[in-house]
Amino acid sequence: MADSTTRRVTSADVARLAGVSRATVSYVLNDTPRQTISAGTRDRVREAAARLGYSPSAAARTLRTGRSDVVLCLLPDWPIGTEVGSNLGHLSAALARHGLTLVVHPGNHADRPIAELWKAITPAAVIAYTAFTDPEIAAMRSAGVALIALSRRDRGHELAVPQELVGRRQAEHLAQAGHTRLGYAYPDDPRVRFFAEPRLAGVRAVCAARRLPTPVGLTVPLDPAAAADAVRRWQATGVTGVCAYNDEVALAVLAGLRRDNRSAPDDLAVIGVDDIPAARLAGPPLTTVTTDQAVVGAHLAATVVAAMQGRAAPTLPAADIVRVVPRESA
Amino acid sequence: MADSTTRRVTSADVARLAGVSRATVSYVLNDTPRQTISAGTRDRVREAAARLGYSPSAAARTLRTGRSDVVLCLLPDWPIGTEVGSNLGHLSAALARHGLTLVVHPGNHADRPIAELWKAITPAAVIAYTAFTDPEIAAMRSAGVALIALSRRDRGHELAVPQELVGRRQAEHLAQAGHTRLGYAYPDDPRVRFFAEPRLAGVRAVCAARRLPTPVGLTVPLDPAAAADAVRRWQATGVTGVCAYNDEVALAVLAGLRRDNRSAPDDLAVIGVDDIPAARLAGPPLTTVTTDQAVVGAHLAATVVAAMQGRAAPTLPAADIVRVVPRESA
DNA sequence: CTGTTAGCGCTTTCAA
DNA sequence: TTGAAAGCGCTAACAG
Repeated sequence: MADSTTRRVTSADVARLAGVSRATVSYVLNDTPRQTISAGTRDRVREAAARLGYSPSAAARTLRTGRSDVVLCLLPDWPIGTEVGSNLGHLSAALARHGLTLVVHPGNHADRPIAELWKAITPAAVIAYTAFTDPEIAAMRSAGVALIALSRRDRGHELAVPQELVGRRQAEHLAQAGHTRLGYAYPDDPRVRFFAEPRLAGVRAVCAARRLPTPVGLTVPLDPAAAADAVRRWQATGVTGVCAYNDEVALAVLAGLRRDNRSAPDDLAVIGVDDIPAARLAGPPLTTVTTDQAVVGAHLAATVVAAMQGRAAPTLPAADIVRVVPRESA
Repeated sequence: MADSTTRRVTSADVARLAGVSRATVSYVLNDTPRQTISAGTRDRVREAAARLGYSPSAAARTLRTGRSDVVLCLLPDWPIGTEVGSNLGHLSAALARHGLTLVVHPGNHADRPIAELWKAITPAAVIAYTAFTDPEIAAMRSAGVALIALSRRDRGHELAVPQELVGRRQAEHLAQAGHTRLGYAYPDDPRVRFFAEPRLAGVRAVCAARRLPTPVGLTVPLDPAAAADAVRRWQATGVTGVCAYNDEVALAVLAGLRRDNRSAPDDLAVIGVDDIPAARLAGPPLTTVTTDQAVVGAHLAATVVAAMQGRAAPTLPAADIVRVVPRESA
């Protein structure tokens, strides 16, 4: 049982093999601006690094520069679905293109104080769904951490714009199909309310613009019987088309309809959000609104980079990226 | 526009305020074994740390000890669903209880070579769905990184056991309901095959034990028309009950049935896996198998800790944590 | 154009 | 029981 622990390959090893100093290795591998290196040296260093399988120590670099290349993403404490998952994948890819590493932390703020986390990691930026307190925001700012807040409360609310657009698309689709009295199906979970609000605002805006009555909002639990109640209340009010917070809520409405031997779109048109896999498998197949996650991910990455450099966030070409997937329920 | 950048609070600051040396601060805050510290000193240090809002720099500690407290989780490149999401939440909480930080990295191995990632992070452990090459495994081992492989290929396959049990539960439920010819609904995505195999193996095992014919496996795309084809093939073979790879595939089978004006469980019984939110909203509500993610998360965390200490993995009380959620489809 | 050098903040022998 | 000091691997002034 020999101790098979290998010593780490350091920049000193690379320097030795290439016959240069550690500083030179650093310059070459980081393409340090305003440092010109002869082509020959550059190649020797690169080759030596490759031969040794050298990867710089993130810890040492972070310690030295005072800033890591990590972008810390704090997830909300509500259940995340497929769409957030694919979102993160795209975001990670987009950030990697900027030399940044995405680190996702599920939001169990109870287990580990949030301040401890970012002080330990010294991330280049923090993307957060949760709202921060003012002292926390100040502390992060003064530590040079760029903060991208996805909730409405904080400055920024970069995600708010597309969210409203999502609601608009739903309402427009229904209105164009001739529906005049619209309903809005709220999620049962209070934690996602702040996500639902901007979407509903979009629906309201469309109704106002078209001089239609204000949409009738109803909370729809993810349960067929409860959903059936909501459906009856809508029908009693003359509502003929419902925008649901997301596909799951929409599925609940569909289940509520089926329970009373009714069905979409004849008895009540339903449109969801997200286009989850179950949407096209529903009875009837669910019409929904989908967002191009790759574009959103790239935009979020650009926002992070801009924030790191103190520049203003780029504008998202919002109109193109959210579109209706027409199926049979509306 | 003053420069509001605040200097970081270091252990030296704490030492100064407490009137002790940096070494003492380190001893106190880490509860260093076989170092006894007087109660008075201990309190003074603790209070000073709290007053200054001190959090140790992870970078410095990692650089010094050669190992970070990060557990790196490499996600597979196939779309992750709700169940993986909640799984990660629980895992993160469980690891936090051991003083470890979960870092999830979406699996875009193209964007950033995997070796670069772990060499940069120097994680205490790596949890991976993807299979590694032998040289990679050797490199990690010799760097002292504990590897927990979730795929069957590598040693360990800690997740494989419950997976087979999931299939068993499905088959048992169907068999107890009197079904003798079983079908298995494969996912269309080849990337999740290695996850499907152990589940099917569980179904096979039950059939063999009960002297039932081998289950008829069919690939079911997430599309109603294609699923209807599969349903007709099963019915032609005399299959009366189907175990689906997961709830989405099960939903597809249900959609296929509906398309031919047939329905579960009379024409074909269907049982899924995961209990996604859409399951109880399906038509009819989907019978499925669910796993207690909190227990699995805690077990995985225990496995990580054991691996870090070179101990054997604890055994999972598997039987209790996976159970059938009976609804109407089977 | 390249090398020398001084730390970043922490842990951990060793000495007092 | 506490303190002094070395050094983890890296970057960035500054010298040459």
